[in-house]
Formats: sequence, structure tokens, C-alpha cells
Amino acid sequence: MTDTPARLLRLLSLLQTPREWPGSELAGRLEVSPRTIRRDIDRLRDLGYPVEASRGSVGGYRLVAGTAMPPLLLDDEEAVAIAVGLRAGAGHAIEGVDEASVRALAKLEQVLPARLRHRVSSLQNATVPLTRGDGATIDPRTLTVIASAVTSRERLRFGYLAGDGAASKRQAEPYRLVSTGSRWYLVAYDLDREDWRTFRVDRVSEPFATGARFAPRELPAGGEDGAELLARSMSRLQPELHIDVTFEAAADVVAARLPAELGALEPSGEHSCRLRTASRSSVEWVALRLALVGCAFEALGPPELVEHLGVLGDRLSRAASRPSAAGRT
Amino acid sequence: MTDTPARLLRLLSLLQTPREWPGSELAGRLEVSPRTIRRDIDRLRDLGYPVEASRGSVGGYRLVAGTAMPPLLLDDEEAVAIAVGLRAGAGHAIEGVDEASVRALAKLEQVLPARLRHRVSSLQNATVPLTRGDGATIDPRTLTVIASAVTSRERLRFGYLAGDGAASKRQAEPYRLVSTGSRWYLVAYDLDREDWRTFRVDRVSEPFATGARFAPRELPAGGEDGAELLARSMSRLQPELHIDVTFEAAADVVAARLPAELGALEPSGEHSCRLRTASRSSVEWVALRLALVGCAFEALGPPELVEHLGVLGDRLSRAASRPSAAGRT
DNA sequence: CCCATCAGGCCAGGATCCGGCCTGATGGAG
DNA sequence: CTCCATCAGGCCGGATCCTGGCCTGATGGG
Repeated sequence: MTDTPARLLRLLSLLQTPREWPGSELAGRLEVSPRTIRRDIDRLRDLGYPVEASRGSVGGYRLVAGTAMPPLLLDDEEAVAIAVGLRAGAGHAIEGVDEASVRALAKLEQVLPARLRHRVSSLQNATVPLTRGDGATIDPRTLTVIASAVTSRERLRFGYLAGDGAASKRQAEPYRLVSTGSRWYLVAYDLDREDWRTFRVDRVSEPFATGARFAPRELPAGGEDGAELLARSMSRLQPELHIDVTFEAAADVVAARLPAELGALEPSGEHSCRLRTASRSSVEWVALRLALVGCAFEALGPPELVEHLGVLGDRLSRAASRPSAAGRT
Repeated sequence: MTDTPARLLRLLSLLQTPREWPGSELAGRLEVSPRTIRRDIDRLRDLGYPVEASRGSVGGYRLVAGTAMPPLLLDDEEAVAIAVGLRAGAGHAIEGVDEASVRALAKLEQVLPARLRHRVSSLQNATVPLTRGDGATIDPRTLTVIASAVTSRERLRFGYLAGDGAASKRQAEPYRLVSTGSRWYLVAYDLDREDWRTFRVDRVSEPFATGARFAPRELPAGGEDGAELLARSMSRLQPELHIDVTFEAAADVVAARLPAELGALEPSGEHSCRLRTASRSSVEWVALRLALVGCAFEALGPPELVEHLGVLGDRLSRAASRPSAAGRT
């Protein structure tokens, strides 16, 4: 029988509950003798899982932090919670964990029981993506399909909407998924164009992995990495914003409410500071973050940011002014 | 030796990679004969993990979705990504998975290797919580400590800042962690007051679980649940907003960009719709969500919402109007 | 001081596991 | 269409491992 391994897994699962388990109770639950439990604990320790024991009358075993991640044994609700959390996060890629986060999501969704899937998607619908206003929302499913294809080295077919509005069908060998600020890009070898391309993931539709495996291809000019390739083509795609804003509040107050990725603040007085930085985020996103700082500020540039702030300010002011008699029905 | 169980775990880990593994390759990696691999696959299937096999020359094994969650084997980066994602999510509790999400976070952090912890916290600092403006940010650590105490039934000591500004030390038996919209509450039996209380988690400071275990206590009036107790005391704490807004856009367009928890829209014409609902969210939060819809709208009430929109609109307009600088393009 | 807990040695019997060899079935590529 | 790589699984012999039981010690709390 597959007795012992199964028991070890169950034991691991019990020990992940944040409480202490006396050996006798574990023995009862797993229906073996206490001696076997002691041996199992030994085994787990040999495997590298740091099981800590406290002696005495209220003692017991507990799994603590070690040097390697033990397998996480989640119950249904926890799995759903993680899936929902990751999906929500996948939209506004947190710098530094972007790709890993999608990988984890792909891994989880690969084995997520069917009965939990609808719970995930319905919960996700309840949380509107906090996207910038340009409507470039990304379907987490798209991301996970692409991520799977990247790691399994399978060819990918998908529809793509080019920048000029032309729709096309593509077939490509996906190389890597990269995120910059709040956008996702796929670096891939386009089989029809016979060249390396970068695709904006929010313009990819219905990607699906054809089973066909491919051998990793050399990237173009030697030594280059996917991120570089992306950086090159992105400089054509996504204009850089040269942000220049002064806040009427002390630098430390503002810094606490501003994402670090936006850049550093220079204090410019007792109660004011200035943000000068370049960003590839969208105007809408930057405007939102600025508004959320919660103090008065003044945008000096770029012009499109100033304009967007003006439009937004206007919209809100009008929303608050009850122009009931004005042009509306 | 603890050979077989360890191998099964490694096998499970390999199979979670989204790709197909031919038996021979698995045999090579795990340094056993292919026959043993076939047997191991059998064992996993017996344990309930649905391993799918495709035959043919490009075939192999793959772990697919089954009826139960298999143990998730994460690498370092994935673990960090999940921790960061959950922490970010813990702030704005997604309705329905609130508690589970915190439980999962507690479970993960219990075993998260020390060398990864600083990565999590530094990454978290990079993402400013998208909180409403009232500054009631919640430290995820606080939540996880409380969640652990709830599941392990340990007494909790913590500092508390009452609504009237009075600080105090509390000792309590935590019963449940509940979130409503975007706030967290702890339902607990206060040992000093000798009665049930609900505490706002954002006002809890330095909670720590004394080792002392306690026996679950009966909730007050029969049949009541933690959520009810909370609802009762909350009606005193958190005023309800009666929101009334008209949007100048079709109902389905607006609905797609509005959190479902805010309530339902009534179409009021070809290109307009109305939102009338009650919410316990903060004014700042509601205002933000309205602004993010991205179309013109008009707030009819409540007054504090209208006022807040006015302030915000004013601030943005002034930010865009460059009262001081005159020249630069 | 006593009791609960963890820690681990020793032993015997039995279950389990492994490798190797075999036969079939199945799907993809040439 | 044919060939090949893959999965599926039966059978067997020998080595290995696992379990339960019993023991002695150590440690911490009430």
C-alpha cells in the first residue's frame, strides 16, 4: 500500500496548522502508534522540514521556518483565496515578482479542482481591476496560458491587435514574459514574420498552446537578454513620461503614500517637495497615484498629465456641483 | 532511508511544472528505474492526484486538476510572489475570501524561509497600499498573528485605541476575524471587561499570542454568529452611506468598471444609468471608484460624498492649472 | 515532586519496494 | 502505411524498510 508517503503528507498538512500537536494526538489521527509518529517526524526532519518540538506537559510538534519551502497544503478556501489574490495582482504587476507571480498562478490553476474554478472567477468579477483608465485590462487567463507555454516550450497561436488597429493571427515560439511598470509583454519568435517580436499582452486574444514543442532558439545579437530586446522595441511603443510635480506637504509624508517605483522625492522646503522622474506608466495611472497622495499638489509636466488631471478635476467638480438643470435629460 | 516518500514529493514537484515529462526523463532525474517511476505514478494516482499521461512519441506525464488540492510545491520566487500578493490583498479584503486569504497568508508565513522574509517586506514597501484616504492601513503581520491565535485558540494580548482616542491594553480570547467591505474586525471575548467585544483591527497594536490555550466559549444569545455580533456593534461604529449617483453612460459599460459590492445599476435611458445603494465603505473609497469609472457622472448624495468629490475635483483642477509657473511647454 | 512530553536504541516479523523482463496498446512522425 | 516512442501493468526474487512494542533518558510545567 502507499501508506507511508500518504501519511507523511497528511502529517505535513497537520503540522502546517499554526498550533502545537502532541505526538499522541497525531498518532490518533493518523492511526498509527506514537512510535511511528516519532519516526515520521524524524523522516520529515531528514527531508529538510524543520519540525520543532517543545517538551513538557503542553508541548508538541510544530513546523517552523526552515531553509526551503515545504509543500503547501491548502484547503479549498485558501486555494481560492490565493488564486483570487494573484489574479487581482496580475493586473498591476508588482515590480520584482511579476513573472514569478504569474508562474505561481499558472501552477496553481493547473491543479485547481474544477469545483473551485467557478468560485474563483465569480469572486474575481466582484473585484474590478484597478486599472488605469485606458482600458488595457489583462485577462489573467491569458497570462497563465502564455506563462505555461513559455515554461513548457510549446508553440503558441493567438490573435493580435497591432498598434495601428490591424488584427492578425500569429504563431510564435514564446520566449519570455516581461512586465514593465504596469504593462505585460511577451517576447517571442514570430514564426510567420520569421523574426523576434514583442507583443503587448493586453492586445493578445485567445492564446492557446498547440502541443508542438520547440527547441529554444538563440536570441538575436549575442549576449542580449529578453528584457533588452523588450526595452529596445518598447522605446518605440511606449512613450516615456517626464514627470514633474510639486507637493504641498513634507517629503516623508508624501513618500509614504507614493509607490516607490515612481522615483524619489526631493524636499524643497519645510512643507513641500518635488517629484521629478521618468516613467513608462500610463498617464491615467500616474494621475490616480498623485490624487491618492491626498495633499494639494501642482503638476508642471508633462502636458498630457496636466491635461488629464484637468479633465479629471473637471469631471469630479461637475459631479459634485449638481448641474441638474444643465444639458442632461 | 526516507527514500520513497522523498521521491514522491520530488515527483509531485516536477509534475507541477506545466509541461509534460516522459517517464524516462523522470527516471533519470530521480535516479531510479523507469519501472519504479511507473509505480510511483500509480501511487500518486492512488493518493488522489490525477496524473494524466499522453502516449505517443511526444507524450509524457502531467498533473491535472482533480478533486482535491495537491500540495503546492513552490520555488522561492513563487513563494515570495504569493506572500506579497496576499499581503497587498489583505488590505482591501475581497469579500468572500477575506478570512481564508489571511489564513493562507499565516500558513505561508509560518514556514517561509528566513532568507525570503526580507524580500517580502521590501517588496511590500514598494507597493503603496491603495487604501482609502482615511489612513487606516492594516499591517498584514497584525492580521496573521490574530488569525493564528484564532485557529490555535490562544489568548491574545494587544494594545487598543478606542474610538474616543483612549489607549488601553487588552487581553482576550479571539473568536473570529471578519471583514466587511474594506475593514477588518476581530470578534473576541474581552477577559478584562468580561464580555464579548469587536475590535477594529486597524486600531490594534502589537498583538501577540500568549501561549495559553483556552476552551471555546459560548457566544452570547443563542444562535448568534460572529458576523451578527459584528453587524450589531458595527451599526454603532460605521455610518452607512446612501449613495445616489447617475452616470452618463450605458448601464453595462458602467457595471464593467464598478465593483459588484457597490450594488446594482438601474438603466435610466439609452446612455445613462443610476446607482442607488447603501454601503459601509468610506467616502474616499467610493469617490475613488466613481472616478475610475471614466465617464461623466453626477453625485446626488450623500452630502459628504458630494463634498469629498468637490474637494478632490478642486485639488486636481488646481494641480492642472499651474497657478505659479507660466512659461514651460 | 510528579507527570507529560520528546528522543531514540533494539529487536523480530512481516510488508513493501526495487529492478528486470515481458506483453500489449496507443498515438505521432516520416 | 509503417515504425518508433511512449504508457500500462503482470510476474518474480531478493533486498530493504517499516511497524509496533518495550525500554531508558532528558526536559519542562504545574
